Amino acid sequence: MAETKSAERKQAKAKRRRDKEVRPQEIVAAAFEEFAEKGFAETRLEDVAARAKVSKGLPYLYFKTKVELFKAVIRSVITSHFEVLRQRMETTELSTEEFLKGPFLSFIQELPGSRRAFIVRLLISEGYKHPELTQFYYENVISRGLETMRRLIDRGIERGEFKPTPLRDYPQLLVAPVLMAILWRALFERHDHLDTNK
Amino acid sequence: MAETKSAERKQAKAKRRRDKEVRPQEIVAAAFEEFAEKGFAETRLEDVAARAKVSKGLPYLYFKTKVELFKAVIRSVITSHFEVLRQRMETTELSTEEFLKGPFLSFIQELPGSRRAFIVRLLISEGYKHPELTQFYYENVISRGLETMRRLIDRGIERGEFKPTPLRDYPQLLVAPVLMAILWRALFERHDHLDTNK
DNA sequence: TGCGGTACTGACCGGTCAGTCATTATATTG
DNA sequence: CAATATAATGACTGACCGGTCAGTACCGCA
Repeated sequence: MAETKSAERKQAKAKRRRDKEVRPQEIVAAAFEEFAEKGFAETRLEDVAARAKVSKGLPYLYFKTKVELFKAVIRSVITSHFEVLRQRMETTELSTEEFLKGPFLSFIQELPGSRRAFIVRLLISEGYKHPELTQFYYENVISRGLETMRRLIDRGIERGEFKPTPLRDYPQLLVAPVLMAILWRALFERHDHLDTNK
Repeated sequence: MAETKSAERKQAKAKRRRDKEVRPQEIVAAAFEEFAEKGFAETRLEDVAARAKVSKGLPYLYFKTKVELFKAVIRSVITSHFEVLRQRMETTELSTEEFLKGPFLSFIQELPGSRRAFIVRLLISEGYKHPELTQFYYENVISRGLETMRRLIDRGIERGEFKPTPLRDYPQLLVAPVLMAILWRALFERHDHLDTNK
């Protein structure tokens, strides 16, 4: 990758109508909105382009196909956010229980209402058609997340905070109700409502 | 609906190339396979027809649109099965705990592996596009199921089998891990595996 | 044996949309 | 201010598929 050495010489934040570094991000952002709103099949690339204030053809300059763009969206939105929580889990000074009832819980409670919840739904609906995508997701989010939770719980046990629990082997259980809440909301919002408390 | 009075006079099970009562079911069955395999958008009615050994136009004789067919599939597959469990829940002689650990658990354990699991996934991916569908599902399966579970738990409490529990108000929690397992399987089957034990 | 009815066929139509590409607009360089 | 490069445009194409409908095959019945 050749670095653009002279680009910085321009005055710092001029409007710049062409900007090869930001365009992809803009497009990904627009695509996220569209996908979240309508799902994969129902999203027309033309709309994505329009939302990004760009011509229909441009996305194809940066992403070979619609699917490729879709993957980019998932990657960009998901990983970054989970990574934050994971970092905090690794480095926290709190006791395990405090952490679970504090940062973890609030992270988890805010999820079902956030726009990231859409991504979960998208992953469920489209995932099985794109194995590399679920694999990527699995490796980068799920398995690392589980591993971290396991460590957190182990630490709690070691310190005698609580006794061994099946949770250690199935940290998924901690997340299951949240997933439930996300889907519940997505499906039945109009009919009923569901809390995420412990 | 005029009954075919003379049709039965034919020898009992001749091959019958025309059969107005069974066709719809055959089509729904074929559609179920296709939808389960490829999802809603990716399923072509032509393939459904082919699978049902029928011409492309016929499904439209019985179902006005693709969506209508889709709904018929969901309805036919889901309700019947859940109804069985519900009945048993209502009439069982077992103690609440026995019931939960017995029939309930085995029903639940067999779900993620069965083909009905696909329907759950389908409902999640397509549901938000068809509100009447989720409403139907909600009224016929979810809310009745919850109600029944609540009664089962209440009965257990009354009989002093166990003390009041948050489960009474959120029976969803009992189902959450199962849902988790279903999705887990659907998404990550290739990478990992997950149990449904308690 | 022919008549009317209806379950069924499959060629076809019209609309949609992913993806292409010839062309234009802008930036960069010398 | 050319000359070159490349970001960006948007009209266009080709495939695909939901839905239609004029016609056919087979039925029971007189």
